[in-house]
Amino acid sequence: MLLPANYESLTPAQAIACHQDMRRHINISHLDKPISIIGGADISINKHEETQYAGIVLFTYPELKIIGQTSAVWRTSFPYIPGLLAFREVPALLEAWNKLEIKPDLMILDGQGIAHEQRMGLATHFGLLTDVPSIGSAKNRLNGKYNEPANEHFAQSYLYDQNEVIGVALRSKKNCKPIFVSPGHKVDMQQSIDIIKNCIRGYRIPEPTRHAHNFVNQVRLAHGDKSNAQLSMF
DNA sequence: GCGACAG
DNA sequence: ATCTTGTCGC
Repeated sequence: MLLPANYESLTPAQAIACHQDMRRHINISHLDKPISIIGGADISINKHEETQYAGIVLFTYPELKIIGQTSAVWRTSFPYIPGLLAFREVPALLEAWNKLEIKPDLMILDGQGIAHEQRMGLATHFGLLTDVPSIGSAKNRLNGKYNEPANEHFAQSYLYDQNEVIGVALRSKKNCKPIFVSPGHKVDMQQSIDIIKNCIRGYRIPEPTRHAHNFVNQVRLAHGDKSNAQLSMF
């Protein structure tokens, strides 16, 4: 596929054209290779700055013991645009990815996989660039229609775009809104659902992305983010 | 024109 | 995404 030298200067129209080219290489099929290491990734930012703190946490699977982590500080001016999140977050995530001594068998990203208008959500985009199996686990829906899953642990309801199943609304925890799971690359729908279920440990968010989120947040604060300082002088 | 809209 | 106090429900 033909990739832009840098994502910074892309116009939204060029980014969408890039997605159209990349989508031809998406491979949604069963992953036969056994999974022993899973990685979770996320980014933390200061609302009013362009600095991004990206991080990846590695876990043994299915035990989910943390065995490593890397982080990276990046800067981007590409804005958040629904549907084009990958162009804003992937560069920073790749920086953290390149620092990993050991690469995981599969990655879980905080966003959509193929549950995207061009089937090019963050997880799919990242999977294509790194050639690693990936799954998208989003806290909110971006594309597709679904019926509200029953209020029971692991109740689920498929996400449809026309007649195509592009993901699933999964009730990862009773009395909590569902999460939206979709395969990213080199893994199939059922496998994605099963893996995410195996990563739930009493919280709404699966452990890999939950820990990655906490990790990058700490990295940001430790790096000197003053935005959270309290005005307690008086 | 209006509503929807991952992080 | 980030910040934040109280509030509601299992």
